[in-house]
Amino acid sequence: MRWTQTLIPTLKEVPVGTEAVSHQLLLRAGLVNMLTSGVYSYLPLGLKVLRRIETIIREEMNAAGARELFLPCLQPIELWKQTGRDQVLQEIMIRFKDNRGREMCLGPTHEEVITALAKNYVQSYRQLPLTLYQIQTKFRDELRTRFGIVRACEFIMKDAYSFDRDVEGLERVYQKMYNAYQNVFKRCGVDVHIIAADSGAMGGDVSHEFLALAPIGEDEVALCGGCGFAGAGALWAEGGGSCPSCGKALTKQVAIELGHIFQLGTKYSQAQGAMFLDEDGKLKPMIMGCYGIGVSRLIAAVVEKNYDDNGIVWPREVAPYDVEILPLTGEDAEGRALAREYAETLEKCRFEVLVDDREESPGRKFHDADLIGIPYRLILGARGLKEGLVEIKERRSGRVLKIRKEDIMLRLPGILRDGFPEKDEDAGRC
RNA sequence: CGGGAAGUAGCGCAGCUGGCUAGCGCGCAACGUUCGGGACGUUGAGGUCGUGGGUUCAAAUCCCACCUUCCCGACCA
Repeated sequence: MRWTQTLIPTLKEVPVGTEAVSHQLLLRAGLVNMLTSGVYSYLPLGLKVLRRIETIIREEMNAAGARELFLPCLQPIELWKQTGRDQVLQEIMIRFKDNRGREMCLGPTHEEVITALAKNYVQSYRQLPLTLYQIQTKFRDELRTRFGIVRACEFIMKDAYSFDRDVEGLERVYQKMYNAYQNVFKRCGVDVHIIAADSGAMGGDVSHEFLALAPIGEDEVALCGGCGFAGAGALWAEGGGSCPSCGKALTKQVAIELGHIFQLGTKYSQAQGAMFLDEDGKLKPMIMGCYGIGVSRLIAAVVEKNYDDNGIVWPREVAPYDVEILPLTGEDAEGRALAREYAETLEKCRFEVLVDDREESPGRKFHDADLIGIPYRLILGARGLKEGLVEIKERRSGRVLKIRKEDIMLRLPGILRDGFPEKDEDAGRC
């Protein structure tokens, strides 16, 4: 992709009214744009990151045995009255009457919808266990939005729902999801702490939160430096600041909630009559679990965990592009032609390539490249080309490798796949 | 929803004790010179001064109401 054919509106200055580093960088690197408080557009670069995170989530969900579907945002209030959550979630629910006079809402979550679906289609224990998920927009009328896309009124969530015939089955799938979540966050370059948590308005008995330590966090977590124990912030007060597991001192830190999984039990299936006929001929309510990841919030968390003074430093798996090519010379010079040639070849090898084909000074191209944080940068400057050399620079470490221009296609694919070589002789072929 | 602050060009701001044609920096367009860490010159485009009402010969400027945004708090699967 050529820079001049997409929209990457980088900003030199820090936008006013922003305090979170991730919020500032997402705006400055041109990934998102605020339409109104708590409502954001994803610009091309932001959408690319979003898609890559979604891909990771889909891979892990599919591997855990979940199947993807897509539920509606637009939901009748009638459905919510069955569980009483039209009252419980009243404050955050965006509701209205449509032109036919039906009372509707924009879904803040999807337990009711999925349970209604299961009720319709699952009659027998032979159809269980079943786990379904979607990646979709949620609407919550937050009284106070904060930190850009971290706490927005419209945001993207991955929500999964499991249906089992017994508690043992629920526990099995719960553990699978637990593991899948660890994989997702690890692949996204975010360290998480997992704590047993309150189920809140979701209901159910067992639940775990996946928290990333970050200064913009809205949750408190008590951490043990000794045994690695992590607990809810309330533990701090209850336990007098010492670890319930090993007794050592706890430290209290703020964290951002990225995922939350729940063993719901039969709360929804009872209320909505989602029953199945078991092997023993008895009609039983399905045993449910639900599993959420704040996908848009995860983008902010990735940035919050991966930046330096000059901008974002994307982990390889979620970066919007694999490599950015910077021709520094004028329109007709060799660098331009080489950039096009390299880009074409790399794209044939299924790499995502961004070419900064703008007519800007080298300084500005370097600054913007740092800001948007593509993991690798191919610099085609007159200085190097004179000697037949191009440079590969790693964003995270700042290391530079000078390579003969005719060897680029021999070396670069391997680097993009496996990272910078420790020694110079490592090579890869596309 | 309580408390505080702010709305003037795409972004950041000045002007505000009423008074000339509403300005500056960045960005944007054209031309020229530049070209390895946010280059420079010349010319130019871009504005319902948040909205509505009021006071006045005259309102970006004073008064009232409303809207929007941000911060603190309460709330938050």
